[in-house]
Amino acid sequence: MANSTPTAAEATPSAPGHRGVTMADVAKAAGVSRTAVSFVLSNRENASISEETKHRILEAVQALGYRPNAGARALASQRSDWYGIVTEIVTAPFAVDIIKGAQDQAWLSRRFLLIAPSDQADAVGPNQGMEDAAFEKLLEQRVEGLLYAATFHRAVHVPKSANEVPTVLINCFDADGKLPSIVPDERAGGRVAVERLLQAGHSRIGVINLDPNIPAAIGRLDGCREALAGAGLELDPDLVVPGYATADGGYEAACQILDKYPAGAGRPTALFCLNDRMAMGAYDAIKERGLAIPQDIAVIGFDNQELIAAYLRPKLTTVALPFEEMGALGVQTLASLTAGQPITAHQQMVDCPLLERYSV
Amino acid sequence: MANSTPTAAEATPSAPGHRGVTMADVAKAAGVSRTAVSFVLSNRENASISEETKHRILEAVQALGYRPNAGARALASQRSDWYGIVTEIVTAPFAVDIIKGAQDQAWLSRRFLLIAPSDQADAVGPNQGMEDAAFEKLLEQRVEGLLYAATFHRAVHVPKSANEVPTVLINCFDADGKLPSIVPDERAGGRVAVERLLQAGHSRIGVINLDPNIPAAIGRLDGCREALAGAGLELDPDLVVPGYATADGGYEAACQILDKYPAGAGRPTALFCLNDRMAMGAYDAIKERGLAIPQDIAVIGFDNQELIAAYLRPKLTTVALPFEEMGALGVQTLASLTAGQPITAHQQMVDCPLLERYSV
DNA sequence: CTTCTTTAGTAACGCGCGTTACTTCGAGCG
DNA sequence: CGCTCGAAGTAACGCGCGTTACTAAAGAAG
Repeated sequence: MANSTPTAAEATPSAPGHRGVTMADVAKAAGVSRTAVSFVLSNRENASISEETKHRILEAVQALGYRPNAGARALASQRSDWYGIVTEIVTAPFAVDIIKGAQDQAWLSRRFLLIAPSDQADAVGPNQGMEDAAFEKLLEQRVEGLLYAATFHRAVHVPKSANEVPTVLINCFDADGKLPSIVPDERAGGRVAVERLLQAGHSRIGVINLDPNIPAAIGRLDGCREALAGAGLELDPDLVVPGYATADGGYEAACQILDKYPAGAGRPTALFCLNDRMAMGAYDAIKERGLAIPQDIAVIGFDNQELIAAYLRPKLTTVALPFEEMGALGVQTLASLTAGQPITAHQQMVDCPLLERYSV
Repeated sequence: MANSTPTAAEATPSAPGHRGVTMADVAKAAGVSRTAVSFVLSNRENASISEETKHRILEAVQALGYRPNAGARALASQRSDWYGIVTEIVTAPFAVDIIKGAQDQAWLSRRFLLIAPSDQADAVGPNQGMEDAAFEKLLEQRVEGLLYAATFHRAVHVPKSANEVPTVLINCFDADGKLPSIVPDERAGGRVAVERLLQAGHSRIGVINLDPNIPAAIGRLDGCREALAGAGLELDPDLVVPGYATADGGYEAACQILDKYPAGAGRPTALFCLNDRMAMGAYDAIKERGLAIPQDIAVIGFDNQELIAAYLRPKLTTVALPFEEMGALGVQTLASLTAGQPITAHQQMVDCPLLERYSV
């Protein structure tokens, strides 16, 4: 009576449509118990299975093409080996780099990254619907940790469901200061950019700024000031022109600077553009005036948007945002959190390396 | 004796680290059986649960913050609601658009997209390790269908494990002709591009070609010829210059064309660049010669790489590759396959829309 | 020979849930 | 009053696997 199961067990393997080979099948083929198979496949230390049996089991695994069922494993072992990442995959040409970094790092530690889309630019807005749903869906998959990646460096509010598992923010930080975050070191980036210009002999440097209130602008400009101070110089406020963060914006800002100062008479010999798109526009303004890059005017950008920086003529020297590194570090941080280490609310900053090309 | 479980059940909810609220918890809170909860949550048609009880259960769900366990559900129901997509997320600035399209479409049908990276450019090579592993991992998650997306339109060999579940190729096609695939209609794209130029009054059109052997070049050039033929013209082979698929390549090719023919004396009045990067280089060549776009020379591109096309000055008129649409169509196709419809080996072509900007 | 230890393995439970078969109860009907 | 039948709900099995507790056999020690 207790063994009404055997008959059922015999029926199951050939169930229509269900092609999965299970451990039980392997066990039967190898003439052992399912437990033995499980022991062998999970490389249990103190399992006493003879070499011979082990071999037999592994052969059966091969022969049958057994593939473990990740879901069942997760259910039984109470751990999923999955992390989730929420990001706006659309609007962010580089969100993909964060994903790439995270994905690779996850892959290294045999973990899987579930990617959920979040279709809106700002998480602070009222219609967090999509984003909440994304978190919700990921939690339903029982991810062990969450990553939230923003498209540009900023403060965000994270849905409270994020508190149920360890969560790490990438390229943004928690407005409430609770969650650990990973951001680019904008200030250091701004510093190396301007130091590079100084080193090339430029002392009068024009700056095409972004919206001065965003973290990127604040940090990069600070770094710029630091670099100048290091050389005993000061930032001339007249040389800092705000621009829309587009090629057109950069073009106009560059025109302003170039036309304000005649050649020689105080015209800057170098332009620090706070992003590459604006640098792209600046190129046009410079070329239009018959000036050569970098001979007459050096240009340095920020962001390293490959599609722009590597294809401008001359190729643009710029400071790279370390998206891949941030993604990887995010996963690492998550791993240590899920391993039980305490949450450090502190922000981790990642270096922005200078990419030398030909515009300086 | 049979009920040694209750004690265990009481211990479990407060088990350390395990925060999951289960159906059993909800059932207990609502004073019903777990089955009733299941019935209500899955909206069973012919379940006889009174409105009142249903209400009570839903309230308990809310109160406890119950969240279904997707893994367990998949295990029990033998269906996962997951699709997998394998793609090189790295080298492809637009693979992300395919993912986006697929992701959104999947989301619509309440499905989840598992993304696995494949770190190599060519699937035909010897070291398919990564790619095979990606497929393998996805199958371990018991995905119900697979998508494989290539970074550029080409023939691929797909690991045979892909045969275990329905598989659809995106932006590529099966070298063995077995799997259904979704590709851009390069020919129609080439046609509309050139038709646009013809319509603008150009009859002498230079073409900056890609590697003439890839499907993109073949199709686009064919389309070009069709358009010309439609206007009673023929493609002048002297005006077709191959270029490396980069800005530099486009620059050199454009120089060749422009310098070969003096103004007026047979110089083409329009350039059809088979990709946007080359168009970017062509812009430089044209501007260098003091010519204006589009007044002196019109330029039309292909690919619609936003970062380039939308930021060039003037903004580039180009033909878009329908990545998002292909991704979405991929998921739709997969859905019909998993729903049991027969595999149509035929290729589905997606239109490449013309994007009017200011370079024509 | 008995007892203890080690080796080699196995039976059985439970993870959270979908699902089928069954029970219970009250209303309606003859 | 006995019977049927639908409404409302429940017990119990199994999905594939990790894991714990147990057993059976083969030496080793006394």
